[in-house]
This record gives sequence, structure tokens and C-alpha cells, in this order.
Amino acid sequence: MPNTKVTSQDVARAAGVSQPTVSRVFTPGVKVSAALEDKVKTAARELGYRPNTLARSLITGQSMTIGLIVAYLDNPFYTEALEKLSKTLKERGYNIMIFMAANHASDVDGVVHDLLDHQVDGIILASVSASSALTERLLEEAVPLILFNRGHSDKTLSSVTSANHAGGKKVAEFLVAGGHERIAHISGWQGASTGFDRCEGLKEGLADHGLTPHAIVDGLFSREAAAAAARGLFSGGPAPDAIFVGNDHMAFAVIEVLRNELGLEPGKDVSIVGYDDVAMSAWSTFELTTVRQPANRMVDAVVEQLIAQIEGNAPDARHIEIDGPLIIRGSARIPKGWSA
Amino acid sequence: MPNTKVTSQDVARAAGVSQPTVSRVFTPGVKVSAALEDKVKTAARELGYRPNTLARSLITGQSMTIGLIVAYLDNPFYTEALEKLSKTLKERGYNIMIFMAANHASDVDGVVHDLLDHQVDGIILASVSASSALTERLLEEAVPLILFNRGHSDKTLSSVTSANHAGGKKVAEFLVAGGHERIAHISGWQGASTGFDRCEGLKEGLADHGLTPHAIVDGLFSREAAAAAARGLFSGGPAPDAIFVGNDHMAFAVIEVLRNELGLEPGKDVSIVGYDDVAMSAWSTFELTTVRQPANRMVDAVVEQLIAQIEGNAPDARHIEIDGPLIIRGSARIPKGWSA
DNA sequence: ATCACCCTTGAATACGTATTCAACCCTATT
DNA sequence: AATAGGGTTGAATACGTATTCAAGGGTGAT
Repeated sequence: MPNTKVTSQDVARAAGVSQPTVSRVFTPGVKVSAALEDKVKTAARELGYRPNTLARSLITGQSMTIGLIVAYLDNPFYTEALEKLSKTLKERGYNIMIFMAANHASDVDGVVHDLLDHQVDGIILASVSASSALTERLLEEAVPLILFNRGHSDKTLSSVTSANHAGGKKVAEFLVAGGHERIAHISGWQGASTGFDRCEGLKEGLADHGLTPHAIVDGLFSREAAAAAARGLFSGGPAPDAIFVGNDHMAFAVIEVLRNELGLEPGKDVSIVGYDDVAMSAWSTFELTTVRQPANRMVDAVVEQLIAQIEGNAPDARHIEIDGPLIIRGSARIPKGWSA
Repeated sequence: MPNTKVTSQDVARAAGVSQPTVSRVFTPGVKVSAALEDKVKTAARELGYRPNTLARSLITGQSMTIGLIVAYLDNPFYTEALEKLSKTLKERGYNIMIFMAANHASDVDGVVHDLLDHQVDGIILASVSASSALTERLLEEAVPLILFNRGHSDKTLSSVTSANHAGGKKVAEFLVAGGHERIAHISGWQGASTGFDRCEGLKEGLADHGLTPHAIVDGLFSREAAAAAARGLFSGGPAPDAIFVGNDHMAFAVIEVLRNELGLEPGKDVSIVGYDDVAMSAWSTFELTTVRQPANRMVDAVVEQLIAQIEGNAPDARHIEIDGPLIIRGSARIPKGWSA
């Protein structure tokens, strides 16, 4: 019947061995004779001993903890990613210390310092960016940092994104093939590579067919801004016949404005295309045609690269782009010859 | 220009003081002469020194870290709570170590042990329950644990929930006042107090008017199960004229089945009421009448109680219930005299 | 039978900080 | 002027574990 804190010393005393022997039993990859191992393990079980991770980390220099900073948790894409990230890192033996951050660089910097104080082995920045002062500091500390779904001008930072530029281009091809002539774009925040690259891809894809966007409005990754932008597009002047929205989260708001305020039915009166393919996009209410960001593969890539950098197998930064298909549903007119 | 790890020893050497003095400068509430404090702080700044939290925790026994275990992250209510929780705990100086768990007791137990190994100061279980073996262990370790949005038969555990029983009763009053006669319930998982209490409240509220539920089906907090249950309620036999759904997350699935499969419009052909009042409930697509769970106040209560237990100010467990209003929107017929 | 060698184990130490305790100086009081 | 007292500081130690190093014991070969 154990009471308070039981240490490796206590187990050693109970098993009649030394403290280092107890430590060796609980350290994978270290040999101990079967007889002693058995004695130690039974003693440990009876006392309810479990190694103190803090003390272990202090001496090994490995906390087996990854810092995760995330914004935009109202966008379900990040919720799905977080869930997968948690599972994958746990399988690799790592724990997650999580922080929500506003998207101001100053806020992020402060949080990163908190994480560094906790001796995290690596840091994942999901949908937020880092200041250059910060990345400098990280290089000094030799703590790997990787960006998830966000690029960075500083190429010494690793990042994992979907093929945003190619994705935007795919949407252009699809909408042009569908015979649309006034293709508008409610973009993601242009201050983020994610929003910017998708927009550039769309423009390039349209240009290939001698077209230009009917209109471009920054939706700032916000439902409210996107809804306002949608209203603006249909008030005065020629209306668009298709809208590419910078992510699904905003696209849902746009669909609601069209359907419930303007009386326009997506897929019939106007075509809507999103980006992400979150679970909600498949709901019968939305049936959203969208570019899939393969969250699973993106998470796998993030974990793989981050651990490689932590273990020193890949000290050089990499910029990984993961391609995703266009998922065709009912929210946009389907060109002849394309299958849903 | 700092390079690798800089310790309090390095700062002490640079400032010409002893290591304990450096420690004192960085320990709030300890007096050091202004002259030395200044020397230490400038030396620390120049070297880029920050205290190692691990070493500090090892000696103080306070990790300033809270373990958070959460399931059902696809339900946005928990996302909203997580966001608020993160901010509130950070304001109080605590960090979060987060784990996703399947809802099996064995899974939860394993994760809790991981957390204990990390010397967390307290544990929050959001929407998962704990085995009795586990709670015993926690009492021995003297680590406070609190349940968020879930009750427990073991009354030695603190918990914060909304007033689920009263909430279910409110829905009954509302639907009866609206003149509904065949009130069905697609409940939350009956293995969870949250699902069970809301159901009991509904039944009691109906009984007050001499009514019984038209049907009760367990929706298991799952969209798929809820959708199947909705189809079942309208296939053969008299159809319900109102459905109380155990949470908003399931209610959205039910609304979709009604509207897009059965051609029934919520609020006109049949009344739908949910529970939670997540942000999505206010979307124009759903206009869901629902019982609000005040996530902010619930989170505040969780943090307050947990920290009280950690600091020993409130060693006794408490079961806090927070009342929330019925938010009337368009998905259910509004009784005469009730205002939206 | 002796020696070399490897494998197992315990003693000592390190990780980076907070805290106890004794020494010290400075001030104020008689 | 001498002493008591309070407030600062440094030396030593503790937190719980992993790791280095030396000692010990056993096995094999000559």
C-alpha cells in the first residue's frame, strides 16, 4: 500500500540492490541480469514505483515533449490535425504541451519562450508564423521548429503545407472547364503564405486560359469577413458566376449568405469551391466541392521531419508540400467529362 | 552572443555573485538588494539566461503543469472549452499537457499514469470518466483531478457540469407549452451522466404534465447514430412532432436527415431542440433552439476549483452545476407568450 | 592451475535549480 | 563606544534520476 512519493532509492532498498540498478531496469536498452531485474520489478510493483520524468529529463536533456502552438481552433481542419498529431506523437513516445496563441508575432514569441523554458525537444507552429528574432533564438538553442500549414520567408525553417499553389490552379482549371466566366475569389488572409499561394495559383490557372479573376477580396480566414465579402460581390455590378473561397470554414459562411440571404443555390445559381475538405464539407447541407488537404499525411510528414531533426538525422530544414485532389461534390457545376 | 545552454551558474560568474543569488532574483517574493538584482539582470539578459523549469519543478515539487484529457474533439463544444481553458490556465501561470483518449476506461488510465509520471499538479478529464482503480491511485498520489462535463459515482471526485437535469426539464416545459404531443428523445450516450441526466430531466418534465416520451433512442453522442435514430423515428408508426436531441452536434445531423432526406423542415413540420449552444447553432442554416452550456463559466469554475485543491485551500471535492438558459431560435415551434 | 577478459554491479557524480543555515555587515539603541 | 538585532549573501545540500568508472566475479583458453 504505497502512500506518497516512492523513488528509485526506495525500490532499491526494498529489492536489496543499488539505485543505479533500479534505474537500469527502467532504462530501455540496458542489460541487467534476469534475477535482479525480477527482484526490482516485483519490488517496484509492490511499492507502486514509476520513474520521475522530470528528473530523467534533467539528466538526459530529453524531455520527450513537443510544444504545439495553434490558432484558429474554430476551423475544424486544425481540430482534425490536432487529434491526429496527438496520436502520432504519442506513438513515437512524445507528449504535447499545447498553447493557443493569437496570431500576433509578439504573442507567439512569448509562448515559444515559455516552451523553451520547459525544455521541449521540438516545436510545431500550426497556422501561425514566427518572427525573425525568434527563429534566430531557436537556432542558438538548437531546438527544432517546424511550421504546419504555413510557409516562412526564412528558409532555415522547416514547413509542411499542402500544394497550395497547385491547388489554386486546379480550382481554376475546374471552374474554367465548367464554363464559368466571372470567377471571383474570397481569399484566405494574404499575410499568410497559405492564403497567398492559393490565390496566386488561381490567378495563374486563369491566366493560362487568358482569363483574370472577376474580383478578389481578402476573407482573412474569418467567417464574418467572408460573409461580408460575399454580400459585397452581389451588390451592384455584374455578379460572379463562381466563387473560390480560401478555405472550407469561410466557404460555409458564404454558402449561408447566398442561400439564406440572397436566395441563390450553390451548384445551380452560382458555383462555390472551398479548400481543406474538412469533415463538414461532406455534410448534405453543404456538399462542398473542395481541394483536399490530406491532414493525415501532412501530420505524418510533420512528425517525421521534426523527429528527424531532433535526433539529428536531418539537421537541414525541408519544405514539404503534399498534394491533394479536388473533391467534386454538388456545390459547383460539374464540367462535362468530369466525374463527381 | 549566447550559444548553448546557459545556467544560473554562468550568470552568477558573469555578475560576480553566487548561484543562489541568481536564483533569488528569478524567484518571485524573495528579497535581493537593488544593486545585485541589477547586476544579475543585466548579466542574465546579455547571456540570454532563462531558468530551467524542469530543474525548478524537481526541487519545488510544483510543475505548474495541468494534464488535460479529452475525447470527442469533433464536437465543437470541447474545442471552445479547450480554447478558453488554455487561456485561463495560462493567466494563472499553468501550462497544459494534452492527451486525446478513446473513451475506454483502460485507455484513460494509461494516459493518466503518463501524466502522473510528468508530475502534473492536477488533471482535468473532459468528457471522459475514470475507473475506480484510478481514482484510488490518485488519492494516494494526492494529485487533484476534476471532471469537466461529466459526473462520477465516486463522490470524492470534483466535477463541473451544466445543470443537465434542469436543462432537460426546461426543454420538456418548452415543448409541452408549444403544444407538442409526441415528443421523442435522441439521447446522449446513456453510459455518461451527461446523457443520462438530460434524459431524466426530460422525462420528469413530461411527467409533470402527465406525458411520457414518444420514444427514446440512444444517439451515443455520434452523428451517425443520431442520423440513424432519426430515420428510425420516421419509418413506420406515428411520427414524432418534436425531437429533443442530446447535444447540438447530433442535432445538426438530425436536421440534415429531416431536411435533405425526409423533406421535413425543422421549426415547421417538426420541432428540434438541442443542447450546448455551440457557435454553429446560431448559423442561419440551423437556427437551432438549444440549452446553453456556458462554456466560459464552466471553465472558470473548473480552473478555480482545481487550483483551490492544488493549493490545498479546498481539499474537499465539490460538484458544481452551472445553470444555462434555453436559447430560442427557429428550429422549434415557439409557444405563445415565449419570446425568441 | 593460472591468467586474461568480459559482463554485471555499486559507488560516486552530474543535471540545474531552490532552500536551509551560518556568517557577515550595517544600523540603531543604550 | 559597544552590543543587539535585522537584513543580505554565500556555502552546502537536496530534488530523483542517468551515467561514468572502478571493482568484482565468473568463464574460457593456454
